[in-house]
Amino acid sequence: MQDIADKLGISRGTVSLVLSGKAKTGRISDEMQAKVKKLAKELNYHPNEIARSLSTGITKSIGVIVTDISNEFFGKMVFYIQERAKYYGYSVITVNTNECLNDFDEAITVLINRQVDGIILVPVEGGNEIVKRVINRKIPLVQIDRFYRDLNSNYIVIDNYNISRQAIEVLFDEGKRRIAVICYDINLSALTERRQGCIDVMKQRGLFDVELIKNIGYDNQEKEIEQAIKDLKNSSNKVDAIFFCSRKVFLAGVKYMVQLGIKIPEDMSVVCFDKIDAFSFANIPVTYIEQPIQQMGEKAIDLLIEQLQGNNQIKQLILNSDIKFTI
Amino acid sequence: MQDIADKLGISRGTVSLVLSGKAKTGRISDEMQAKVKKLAKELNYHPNEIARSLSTGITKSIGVIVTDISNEFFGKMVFYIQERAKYYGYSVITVNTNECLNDFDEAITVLINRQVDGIILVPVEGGNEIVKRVINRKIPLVQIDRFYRDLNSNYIVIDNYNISRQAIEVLFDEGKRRIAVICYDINLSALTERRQGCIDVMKQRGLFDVELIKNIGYDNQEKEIEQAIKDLKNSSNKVDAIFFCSRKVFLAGVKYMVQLGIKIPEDMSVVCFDKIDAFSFANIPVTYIEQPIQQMGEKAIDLLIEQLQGNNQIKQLILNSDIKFTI
DNA sequence: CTGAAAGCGCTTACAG
DNA sequence: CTGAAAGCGCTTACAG
Repeated sequence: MQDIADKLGISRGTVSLVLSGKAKTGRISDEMQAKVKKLAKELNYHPNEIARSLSTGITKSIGVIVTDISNEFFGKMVFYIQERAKYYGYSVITVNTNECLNDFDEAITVLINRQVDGIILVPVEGGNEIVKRVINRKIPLVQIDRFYRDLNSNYIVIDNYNISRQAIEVLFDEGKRRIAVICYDINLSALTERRQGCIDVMKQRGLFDVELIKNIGYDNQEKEIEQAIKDLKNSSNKVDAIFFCSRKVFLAGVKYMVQLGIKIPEDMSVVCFDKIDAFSFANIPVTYIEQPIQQMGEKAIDLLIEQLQGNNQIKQLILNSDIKFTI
Repeated sequence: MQDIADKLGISRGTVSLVLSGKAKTGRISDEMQAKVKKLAKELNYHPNEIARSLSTGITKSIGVIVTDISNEFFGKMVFYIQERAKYYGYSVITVNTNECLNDFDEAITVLINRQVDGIILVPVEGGNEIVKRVINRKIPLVQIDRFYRDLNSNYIVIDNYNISRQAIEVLFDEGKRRIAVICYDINLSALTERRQGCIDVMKQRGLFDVELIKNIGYDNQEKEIEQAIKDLKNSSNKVDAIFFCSRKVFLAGVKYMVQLGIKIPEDMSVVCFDKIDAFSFANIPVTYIEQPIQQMGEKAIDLLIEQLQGNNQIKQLILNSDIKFTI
């Protein structure tokens, strides 16, 4: 910039005004503008956004914290977030937590230190106080997929409780009576609601049996899911359906069902919370819940942008999901 | 920082030395260090990394440009990149190109302007000159999954040509003679090699028929893949296998095969370039190529870190992939 | 219409 | 062992 100013015999301020598109405000002459732009291109000038950020206090970047971007559910969510962020001129810094509180804490710290303009995050169990640091600093925030009940902040989630109830009702209508639920042992909205939705219907129908509820730890999920499937297979009272609380749990669970020779749907029916691309050719009947992932991602950015523009009204959105069938 | 300095009656420089862990260099007394750290915690001090970056010229961030993070192949790749980057203290800014040159150009510009310390990118066709901007600025760079032949720069890819040949050989050994190839029409390493590997084997075996090679445009892939499947089904000379060049092409292709009533493997066998989780329960026989995604992602960061540490030797790695079978 | 100057929050030689 | 000062590359009132 100094270079351009020197060669043109003008001041850095003038160059800045032209290059940052504030030429009218600065009332710079058209010819000067043209000269500056031409030389900038010639010199292959790239504005240093870091310097600009320090000066303006705006980084035009947002942080996104998800459980695991290699999980296609989050992959899609982040994709839509990124594309919409790009549209608004924002860059996205993504961090994975793997459901680990320590990673979550570090992610928040990194994002605060990097002065992101806003944060979209998938809560991790026990992270309430950590997120308060964000709120206290008045950094715009949107919780996505889950939310902390004790935090009066923005979120965008789906109708976990009701759709889970509906899924169980479907199984009931199909004649299933011993319905198992395999769900993470995470005590956070979304997961608790999915679990509770199932349990409540079963209780109302007089089908509830605590042995049918399998809680899985995230860190050792493969092994625990395998064990859960074995237990269900060996249940003295035949189990005739399994509700899986997420795509990862479903993928592992069905893998072990196949390995253990459990036939779908002859031996047991299955419900998957989330749609999997391969359903289109996997030759098994699955009742699945299709979430409005694109809408969630895009809306999350929209909520953030609103806040960035000074709208401090808290918004808590609950989107509808759908029950679908593969075959 | 000024605040801390004032309250303690010392200078900002001293505070900076303590907080950035350079206390020994500055030979600050232990008690002073303790005081500073204590107060920083009390005041909930978060260092402004933007200011630090401007001062040091290091942002501790890297840019990652992929085709589409919602594609599980790239999702996994980015996951391993992010986790390893985190380990080294780097943040990751991810951008999708959707194979669009304009998006690629913008992504590079954004990353340069944000002063990222290095870039890992999946090339887009025709982006050679764009990437030269990165090289000219001496920004450490690693190409991943594909690379530009005319750019003497770092890359990490797999043995696309040979593994594709092997896959076709497998089909040949199974007695397949009319083998179709559905591949993107992208003229870049990886894709061209996969296509050529197939073609070369077919030519050597005297099986080649240009009608069997279907080139698909990325932007309208669903429709074009559907049409390709239809054409292959209606081929006067029965087609008995299809090689799909990527997971997305496979997913779409097999979906339409099912829709059109093509039985796998009775009517046609299939090869998928990439492993899909659902293979573990999808009840169809698939020959697939398993790529060392984790190794690619982690190695990419390692190559970048090496360059960041001043090692300017160009490294071009070709990793081995494997042929596997679902059933 | 344009220039000079202060400031963003850090780091880092340099002087003491 | 510590302080004062310059500098990173921008932006933006302010003065003319």
